[in-house]
Amino acid sequence: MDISIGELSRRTAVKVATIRYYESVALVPCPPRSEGRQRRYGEHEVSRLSFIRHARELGFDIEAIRELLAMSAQPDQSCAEADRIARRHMAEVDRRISQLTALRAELQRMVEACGHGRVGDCRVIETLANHDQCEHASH
Amino acid sequence: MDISIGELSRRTAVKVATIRYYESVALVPCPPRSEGRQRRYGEHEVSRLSFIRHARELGFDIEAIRELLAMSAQPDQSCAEADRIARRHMAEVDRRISQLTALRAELQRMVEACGHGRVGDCRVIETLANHDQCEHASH
DNA sequence: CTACAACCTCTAGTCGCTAGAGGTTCAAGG
DNA sequence: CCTTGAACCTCTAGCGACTAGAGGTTGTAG
Repeated sequence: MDISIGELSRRTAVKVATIRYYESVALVPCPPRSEGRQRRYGEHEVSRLSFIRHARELGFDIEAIRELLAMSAQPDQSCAEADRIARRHMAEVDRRISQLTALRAELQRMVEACGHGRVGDCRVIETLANHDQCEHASH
Repeated sequence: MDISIGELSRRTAVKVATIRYYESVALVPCPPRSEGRQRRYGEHEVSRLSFIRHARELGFDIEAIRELLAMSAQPDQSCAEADRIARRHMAEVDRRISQLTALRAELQRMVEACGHGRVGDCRVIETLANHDQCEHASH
C-alpha cells in the first residue's frame, strides 16, 4: 500500500496524467494520500488499471469499461451483460472496418486515376469536386 | 448570389452549425451579409462546400482539405501534391483497417470463449483482467 | 400587425486524453 | 543539516471536428 502514481504508471504503462484523468472521471477511486498529499496506491489498483488499459487497447469506451469493472467486482452475477458489451463493441468495430474498406477502395480509384499532370486535369481534385465521379456509397 | 445559410445547408447536406464552424477555421471565406446581418452565398460557395463535404466523407482532415482546395484554385499547377495527399491518407486508412482487424479478431476470440455463466468464470472479464490470456499484438 | 421559423453571436460541451504553469514534497548526496 | 533536482500537486486549457443551447434579431407568410 505504498505505490506512488509514478510507480503505478511504470507498472501499468498508463501515463500519470491519464491516471489522474481516470480518477477525475471516477474510473478509478480517489486513493489515500501521504502526509505530503501524494497519492498512494496498492496492488488492487495496479490490477484495476491494467484491466482499464487492456480494455482501452481493445477500443472499449470509458463507460463500457466502467460497466465491465463493476461486473468484475461481482463474480456471482451472470456474465451475459459482459458478453453483450463485447459483442456490441465488436459490431461497432465491424461497421468501422466496412466503412474504412469502402473508403480505401474509393481512394484507390482516385489515386490510380491521377496522372500527375495539371490540377485542371487532376482526378483527385475532380473526384472531390464532382459527386458524379464518385462511386462512394454515401451519395 | 442570394442563398441563405439554411439554403446552403440544404443544398450541400452540411449542417448550419458546421458551415459556421468551417468559416471560423477559414475553410470557407466570410460571405457578404444582408442588411439584417445574415450570410448570403453564391453558387461558388455551394461547390466549395460540396467539395469539402465530399473530402470529409473520404476522411481527409481539415488541413488536407485546405490544401486540396488551394490546389483546385490553380488549374495550371502540377497535381503531384494532390496525389501525395491522397496517398498519404490512403496509407493511414490502411493502417487503421489493419489495427481494427486485429482488434476484431481479439474481440471475436473473447466473445466465443464466453459461456454465459457467472462473471467469475467469464472469459470477457478474465481476458481483460489478465494480459496473458490475450494474444493482442500490443503486448 | 402577428407569429414563427430562421437567422445571429457567444459560450461551452463531446471524447479521451495531453500539456504546461506555478507551486510543494521527497529523497539522495554532499 | 542543507541543497538540488526529480517527482509530486492542482488548475487551466488545448487537440480535432464538430455540436448544442442561451438569448437575441430578422424575414416572411398569413
